Amino acid sequence: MGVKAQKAEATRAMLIAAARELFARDGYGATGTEAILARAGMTRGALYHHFADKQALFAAVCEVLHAEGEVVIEAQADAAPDAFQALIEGCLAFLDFMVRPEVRRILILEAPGVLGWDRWNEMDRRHGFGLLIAGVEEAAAEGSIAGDPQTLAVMINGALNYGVVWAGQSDDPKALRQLKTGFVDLMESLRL
Amino acid sequence: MGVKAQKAEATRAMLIAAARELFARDGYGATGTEAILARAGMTRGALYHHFADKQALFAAVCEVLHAEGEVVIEAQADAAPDAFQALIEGCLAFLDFMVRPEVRRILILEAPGVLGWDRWNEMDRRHGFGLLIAGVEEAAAEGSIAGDPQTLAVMINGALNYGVVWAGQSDDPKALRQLKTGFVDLMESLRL
DNA sequence: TAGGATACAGACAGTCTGTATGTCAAATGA
DNA sequence: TCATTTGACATACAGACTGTCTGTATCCTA
Repeated sequence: MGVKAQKAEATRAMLIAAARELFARDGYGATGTEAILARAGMTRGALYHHFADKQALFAAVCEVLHAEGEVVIEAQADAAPDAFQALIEGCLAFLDFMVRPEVRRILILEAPGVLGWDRWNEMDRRHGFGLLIAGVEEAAAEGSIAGDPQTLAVMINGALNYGVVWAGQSDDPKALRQLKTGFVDLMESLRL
Repeated sequence: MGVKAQKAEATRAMLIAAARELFARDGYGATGTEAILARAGMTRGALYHHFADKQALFAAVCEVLHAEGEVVIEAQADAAPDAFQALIEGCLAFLDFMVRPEVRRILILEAPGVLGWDRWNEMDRRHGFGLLIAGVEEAAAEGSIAGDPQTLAVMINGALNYGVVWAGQSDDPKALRQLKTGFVDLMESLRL
């Protein structure tokens, strides 16, 4: 990669980083592109050269966050002894990652409305939700749980997504711990 | 109520009805106030006389939808013989109500981002989620289920909200039925 | 090294939201 | 009943914001 492409990639990363902070702090609608550009130290030309529109920039931010989450989830799940434990550990890592205000707001609260369900779901399927489906299927193949893996994965994903926002927004500092134990209890009751 | 107040209430309802259709069809961001006003057959003065801003109009639409849902959920739950069955029936009614594209998009996909978590959660708590918490608590008091009712209600709410969007958006027409049976199975596995 | 392509700057136009002012009808009170 | 006030809505306008368009400098390539 030549020096020009490197600089271009750097500005692209700067734009994403600046947008990530402001979207997390003020929300998508209340964040003007001018504020992002000022923070990144460049002008409109750069933004619309690298991204089709403001929504595409938001999508790029989401991709970065998803990729970060995927790493920690896989790491924690892979350390488990069996598929059922891997499923639980992966979900707990998901909660730890998603509970951060920045991630919560962008990926769970804003993304569905900004990107629309189809794009949001497609993106989630390529990352955390995809891991979850695979995890449930493996636990089912192992014989640890029964029922349709797809449906079960959907319900678990919903419970985790909503639960982590609930826990993160709660003023009770031990809400996340309660959610985790509640989730583990729920999974244990599903165990065959 | 005088004739003037009646007319005012009628225009307010017209604005909400027009906004409801357009928000459901095009989304909050892509729906201009001018389009809403044209559909309702009035001008900006009416809108900003009755509502503080566009967000307040959206909130009013959400209140109407929530109120409609609450009615059918309570009706179906009250017909059940015990608290555990009432909880399940209420949730199934919730799914039937929420699966409609209009409700899905406005209340689940857009509302969290538009209103913010606090306002969204506060509203949900006054309607469907409030019923759910009460239902879980009664089932726990009855001795049908164990665990912290609050945490359990949070996870169920998340599973239902996400699940119903999944089912509704799916091209598989029997996705909703799969979700329902999956949910009932899940609840049965929690039964003491 | 000449020519083209890429990355970005800066100005501009269209659109949208919210406000401020004006107007008319209904309510109120003497 | 009539004057006055209040509420409901219309209309024009200002500010802000997004996306586009043209210009320019730098890098790559033949």
